[in-house]
Amino acid sequence: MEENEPKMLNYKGTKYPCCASLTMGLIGGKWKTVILYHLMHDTLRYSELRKTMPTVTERTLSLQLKALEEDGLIKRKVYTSKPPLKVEYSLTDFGKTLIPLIQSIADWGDYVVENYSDA
Amino acid sequence: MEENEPKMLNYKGTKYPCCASLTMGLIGGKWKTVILYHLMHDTLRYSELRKTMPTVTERTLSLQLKALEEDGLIKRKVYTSKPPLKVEYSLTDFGKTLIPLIQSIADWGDYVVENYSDA
DNA sequence: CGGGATCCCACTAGATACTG
DNA sequence: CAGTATCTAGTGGGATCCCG
Repeated sequence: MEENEPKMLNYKGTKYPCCASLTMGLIGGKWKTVILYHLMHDTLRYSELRKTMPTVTERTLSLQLKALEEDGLIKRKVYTSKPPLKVEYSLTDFGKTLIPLIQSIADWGDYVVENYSDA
Repeated sequence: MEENEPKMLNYKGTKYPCCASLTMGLIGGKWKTVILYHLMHDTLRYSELRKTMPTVTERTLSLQLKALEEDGLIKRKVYTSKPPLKVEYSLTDFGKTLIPLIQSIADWGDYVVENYSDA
């Protein structure tokens, strides 16, 4: 039998050409890792997340949170039904499997800053 | 004293709000990690890289290779000056510091495929 | 307070054709 | 062989306004 197809990987309906790109598909983008990085330490409210990421816009934060939720990495808990809403975000069990990776990503970033930064 | 500025990190003239995003700025995007993943095992020629990534276009591969080179992660060696060109890409010493991270990214992707894939 | 709706721009990446 | 040129589509992300 022949296999010309590059045998794509599949997750949540999206196909990836290799295991590395699957990971990047889930945590890639400008903000997802930053969100995960902060949620890795604590459960946080929307407004708390915003404070840790002062340069993100509300819309973008919402979209990224939604994407992470759809990929099953974080969960969203609503505590009130009346206008002073309280929503908390935290990692799911699946999301927690990412912790060592996120930590490595952060560590390498630190390493670069210490050793190669042109700041 | 007060420190209102979110104290940005700096690398190669680009600023990042946190160490995790710095890393993602260097290895993020749809193809960079895939390239690094393949170069982590071997030095490869342009055409060999293409074979390992059948779905990327030539233009995109060129751009990503150039970006990785500019960030100092890979190096480009030209072996001929006449038309049958031979160019090899490999990791720099700096790029090699990423190997454990790339491996972790690939490993997590594999883990997801094995345990959560809907393929 | 926690977003959703809308509009817009810049950048990423694809398709195809061509060149040193 | 290893790219570049051009043209285009898709998407990430910003700004602003609005709503429960």
